[in-house]
Amino acid sequence: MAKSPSKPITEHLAYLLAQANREINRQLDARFRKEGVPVEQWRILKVLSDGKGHSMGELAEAVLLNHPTLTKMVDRMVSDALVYRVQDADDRRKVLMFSSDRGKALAQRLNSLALSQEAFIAENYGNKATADLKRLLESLIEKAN
Amino acid sequence: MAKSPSKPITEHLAYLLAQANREINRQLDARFRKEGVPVEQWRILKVLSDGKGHSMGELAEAVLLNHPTLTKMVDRMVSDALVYRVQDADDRRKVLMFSSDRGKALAQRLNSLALSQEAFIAENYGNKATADLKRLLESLIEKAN
DNA sequence: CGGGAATCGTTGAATATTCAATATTTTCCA
DNA sequence: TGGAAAATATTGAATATTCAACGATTCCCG
Repeated sequence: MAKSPSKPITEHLAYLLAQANREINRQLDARFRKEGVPVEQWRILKVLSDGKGHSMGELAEAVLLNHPTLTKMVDRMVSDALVYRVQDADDRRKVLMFSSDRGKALAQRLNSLALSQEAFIAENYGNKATADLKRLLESLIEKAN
Repeated sequence: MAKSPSKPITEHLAYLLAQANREINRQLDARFRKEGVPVEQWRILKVLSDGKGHSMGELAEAVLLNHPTLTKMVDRMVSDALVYRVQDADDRRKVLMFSSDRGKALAQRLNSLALSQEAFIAENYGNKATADLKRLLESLIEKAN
């Protein structure tokens, strides 16, 4: 009796997610190339664009980075004068992050690029498919927590 | 006139994909913990489980890793006697990768863990939603190439 | 109140990934 | 055929990420 072939990797949800994520991220990175900014920094600037201070913990969660990774990325962004730290007066363990004017300006340029990517996807992939996919992903994320 | 708030990051497809991927990958990693093997090595072992030799190029594409990253991961796996290299006789620029018996045995254990994750997801998230999501991801990946 | 436990962020060392350059082999065409 | 160009994989240096440990602050409860 022949050995049963195992389910191909391309049928695993985990693999499909990784593949789709990699591809979309690459395309976004390509668009960001001219600004020389990695996708993670766009996320950070975007989250900070509400003008409110966000603690490192909040931010790490929101931008999908581990604490130490975020700390070091923020160090670089501080060097580039995109963001700055303020100690939280109410809880001095915390550090509140803010976006500088330079950071806000960059965020706007990156937002344009990201929106143009979204438009491109919606066009080539279809509005309905895009909306359905987003909805399913949101629901998966919610269930997975 | 108030500054128009930009579209929240949680509504970007790129972000939703990154978030879902991160979450699902974490859960899979947690299951693999007891074998002490990262998800990428599962992918490699799985692709090699057809018994045919796969070149590094093919493999890199299939397992979603850059060439140099794959080379170094394979180095580790060779040290662990999970895979081995054979120079391709037909094209001596190429290296063909094979899984060892040890690698095959590990692959089977990892497959079980991965399948059990799939089952868990299908159960909590719904069979239809899971199938729909996979279909949409496949189609996105296809379009994005 | 006092002090142990929990929370928050950072650091340094270990590990992993990436970029550019390289070596080898094959392909192609002048 | 000969030799330039392309394809394949690896290497080393630079960079980035992760893990475990730490320091500082706050919380909680006896």
